[in-house]
Amino acid sequence: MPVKARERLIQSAERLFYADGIRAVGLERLLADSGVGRASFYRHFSGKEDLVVTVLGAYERAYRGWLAERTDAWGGTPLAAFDAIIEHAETADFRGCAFINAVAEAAEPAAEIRRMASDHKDAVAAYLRGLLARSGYPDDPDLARQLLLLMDGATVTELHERSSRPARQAKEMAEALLAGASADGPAPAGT
Amino acid sequence: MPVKARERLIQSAERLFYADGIRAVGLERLLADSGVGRASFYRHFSGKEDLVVTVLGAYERAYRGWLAERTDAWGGTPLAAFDAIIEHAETADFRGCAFINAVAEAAEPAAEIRRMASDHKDAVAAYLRGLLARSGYPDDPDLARQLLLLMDGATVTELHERSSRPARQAKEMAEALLAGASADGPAPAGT
DNA sequence: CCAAAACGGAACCGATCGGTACCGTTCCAA
DNA sequence: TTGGAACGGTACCGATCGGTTCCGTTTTGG
Repeated sequence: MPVKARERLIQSAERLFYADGIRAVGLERLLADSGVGRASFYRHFSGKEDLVVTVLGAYERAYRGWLAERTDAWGGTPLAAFDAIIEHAETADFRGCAFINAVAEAAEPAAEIRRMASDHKDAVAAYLRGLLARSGYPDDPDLARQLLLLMDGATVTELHERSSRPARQAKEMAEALLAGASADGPAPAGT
Repeated sequence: MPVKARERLIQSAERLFYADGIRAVGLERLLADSGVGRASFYRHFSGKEDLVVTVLGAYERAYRGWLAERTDAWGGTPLAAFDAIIEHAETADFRGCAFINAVAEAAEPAAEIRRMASDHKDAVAAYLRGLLARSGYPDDPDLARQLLLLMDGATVTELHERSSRPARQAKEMAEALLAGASADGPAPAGT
């Protein structure tokens, strides 16, 4: 069975929204890119807003899966998460964090998008907290938030500089941060 | 002499672009808000793109002036810059960094906007470097970049959380960072 | 004082926006 | 095999996009 219309729409939207921004991508282009008829689009989504929410939800799941996979590949430590974002920044189609971009271009209310972005950041913070625990760091929610702030700071800076330098810099800062944290609790070398 | 049309356009655009995003603000609304005639707009600007560049330039100067003023008010130290962004995050119409938002919503090329954003970040980094020097920290360009990364990370996180918590967290991280830096060079308590 | 510049308002342009309705075809399962 | 769901294509809709042109008024400097 070929890929269904709904799935093609989500895939096209995920790519185009991320590359050019949500507002910049019209339905016309979306339909042409996905090869889906205009009517079919409205059979699957109540409107563009509905598609946007769906796509951000799909991105959320995909990003968390990607982060976990690449972090594991780099050793599964908190610092490995920074190796993951370093290589992410070096991909050709890197355009930062979809949620940061979505909130940045969303108009004042945009309650739904902001809520999804907030949930996404909470989820990543929870994941980082798990990484910290697995590596034997003290269970400090603030520490995970600090790592997340470093990651987000690197992500937005990379968009301006078009390099992975900020991610590498953030990793250095994380190393110092973790070195300090381990002094206040269990040793970083867990198990 | 009342405020000229060009100045009113820039002021309206600065406010509306920052609040709702650049793409979200059409000429119609700009003209209505500024009270400028459609023809007058094109007498002063070659088009919307021209206005966008002009507005970002004005924002750049305004932001640097604001940052210097508030940082001085908080003591003129590198850490005072974080006090400035803390109070910035607590203003009612806070919408993050105009350059970060502009780059986030800009489509793939957007060379001019990205260049302006890059220059802006360089300028802020240079300013932070000056603050570090004035406070007796070792002259390390990387240190200024690290502080900027913390500031930017806080700024984007504040947009999601709608609080100044990230800025306060970033300040704590900056304190630790500076404490470590002063150990490698002159004492932080400069003349 | 008066001419020229600056201005606000409106009519208009083609293009595109998000969204609706109807068409004929393709696909798939009962 | 056949009926119905899913589909792609197209013609529309009103609204708005950025941009151009003209006209009448207001402002201002020589």
